[in-house]
Amino acid sequence: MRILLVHADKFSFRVTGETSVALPAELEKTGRQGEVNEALVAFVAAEKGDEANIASVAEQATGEILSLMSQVSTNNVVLYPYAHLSSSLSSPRVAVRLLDEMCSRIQHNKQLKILRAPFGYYKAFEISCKGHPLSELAKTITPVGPAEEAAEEKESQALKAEKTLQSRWVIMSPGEAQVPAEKFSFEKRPGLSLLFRYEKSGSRLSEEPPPHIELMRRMELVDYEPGSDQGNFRWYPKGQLMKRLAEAYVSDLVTRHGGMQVETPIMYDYQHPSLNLYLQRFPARQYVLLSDQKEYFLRFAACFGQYLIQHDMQISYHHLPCKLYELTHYSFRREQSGELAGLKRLRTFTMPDLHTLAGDIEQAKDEFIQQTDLAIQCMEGFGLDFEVAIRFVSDFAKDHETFIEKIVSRCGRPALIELWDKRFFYFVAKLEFNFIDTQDKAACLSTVQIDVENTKRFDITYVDRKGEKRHPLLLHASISGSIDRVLYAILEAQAMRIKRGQKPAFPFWLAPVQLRLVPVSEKFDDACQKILKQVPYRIDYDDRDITMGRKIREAEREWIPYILVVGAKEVAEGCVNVRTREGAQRKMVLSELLAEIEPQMKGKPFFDLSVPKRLSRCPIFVG
RNA sequence: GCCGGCGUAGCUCAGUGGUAGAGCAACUGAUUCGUAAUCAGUAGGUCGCGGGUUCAAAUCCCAUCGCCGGCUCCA
Repeated sequence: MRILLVHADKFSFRVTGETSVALPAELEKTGRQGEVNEALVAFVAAEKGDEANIASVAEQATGEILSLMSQVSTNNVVLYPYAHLSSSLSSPRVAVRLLDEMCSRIQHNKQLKILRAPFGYYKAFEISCKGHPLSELAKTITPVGPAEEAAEEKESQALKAEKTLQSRWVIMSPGEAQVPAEKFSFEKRPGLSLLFRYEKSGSRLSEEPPPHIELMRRMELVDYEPGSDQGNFRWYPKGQLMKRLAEAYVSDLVTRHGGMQVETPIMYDYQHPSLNLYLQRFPARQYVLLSDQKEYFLRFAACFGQYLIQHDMQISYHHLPCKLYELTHYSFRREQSGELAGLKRLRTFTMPDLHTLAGDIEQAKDEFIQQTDLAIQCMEGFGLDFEVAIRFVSDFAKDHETFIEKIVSRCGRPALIELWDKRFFYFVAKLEFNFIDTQDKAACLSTVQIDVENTKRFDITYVDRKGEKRHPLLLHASISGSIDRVLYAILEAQAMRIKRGQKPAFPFWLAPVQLRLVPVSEKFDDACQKILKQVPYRIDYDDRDITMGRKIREAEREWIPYILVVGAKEVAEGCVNVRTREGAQRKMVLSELLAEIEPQMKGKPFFDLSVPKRLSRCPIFVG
């Protein structure tokens, strides 16, 4: 903070207009004008860095002011926000808090009179400086001491504690005994080896950007939005369609499993007591909104919203397991800028979030297994391969060995198991499905966890058989992981195919365009129009005046599963010539083709084409 | 957030102090085509944004924003 102190015979100000950071509530504190005779005038500018410890800065600044006031023996003080003292200003939020804090500290001495000028307004002022040796002083104040850093201290201690957490790594294969991870032979699971190394050492090398970034743009799916904050993307029609399909698919799986779908607010009161506690551990990671003097944070998961609902619900043991589900449009995490990576890690993302209340550990384990099955089914639907990691607190693992064996056998592949010597997080068991990308980096998709802490913290209860209130166990599950990240994984998986010289492809049900009609010339327009009407899938029609070679090339570059060529021969024979991703050409009657397609849509959602059917009418979104 | 690299036409990029360029895309015209790029022409630029140095800045300097990589992080 910069502070300029002037001992004046007279001082007056009046508001002349509002700046872009004006807050109406400020005027209520100060009025639009003010005047005082014989006062110490403090011009103050809050600077970047002050927010680290507002209390400390306010205390020091107040100390300077009070001591000078007694030296020049005056009882009047003017607090005047004056941005021009610094070229590195703090946020308005911090500045206002500092001024408030200074004001209330000065007011402790009832003898003193404060004249305050509003923050965020243009003001005119008049001052007559006394001109004696103490009448003009400038100070720079920086935050010291631990007072408000308590929260950050807590965090770093929490992180320190996490680092001292002892882990043991073992591999468990279906139907086999555990093997220490170092001794496991990874030949058949190179992905699992990569996951283990990734988790253990954390060192990774890569020079190239992840390939999904180029793909997401070239395919006109998603793009950066320079007009927003980093890690907030724009979705073009084809990407939005894929996202919507993926969301519908996951939501259908979860609601069919018994998840009751709800919707909760995206922002919460920073001062809400139980939320505030929850936030303490991770104070630096929220988007914070200041609205009319109140602070809100944007949710980083659907947890709170659902906790608050569950807290208010009347639940008996008859209702358990009780499942609330939300597809969070959106969750927000203000990740450090260097941590953001394309669709893999965003600041704003969409995530399915299922919370299950379970009466006892047996019920929790049973649900855990069922939700594991659901996650496997989900990954299969997306065509994604994954590596399994399961993390346990050692004591829990010891008591529930058959449970672990069961999970591993459901996953049907060797799993990396991490065992902690003590419980550090809120959970005792956590299952993860990790996707290994083109750069051998791991990204967590599906997860299921058993939480033993939060129903107490949020006072979520059910009534048991004896009529007594009890805190249930809580399962957190994200069946697919973040939807954005699912798309990242799908694109990365295709980039791997390209690298191996194979043709990339989307799962048929997710392809933004499932079939494309390519007429040999515009003479066949009538025939094409007829076909368009008979195909109940996402089909478009390349009616542009370009050569057939070009049309085929572009359809291939868009990974369209079926290319339907229509020319004189086909019209004569009443069929279409079908070119598939494999490059095969087959003459087929339309009904044959439709019969071949049908099973690929089974159990999958369908939405219509999100762009014009005629390619000649399609605008270009990227390049 | 820290360290490093990058930012020029819608896209991919060339241009290191002296008149802003190419390919693709777009537009116009010709062409009516049989399975991964038909031919010709036209138009398109505050060189990320803001300062500075210089007779002169895309080019040098400072600051800032964004992207990528590494570290960190990933409740």
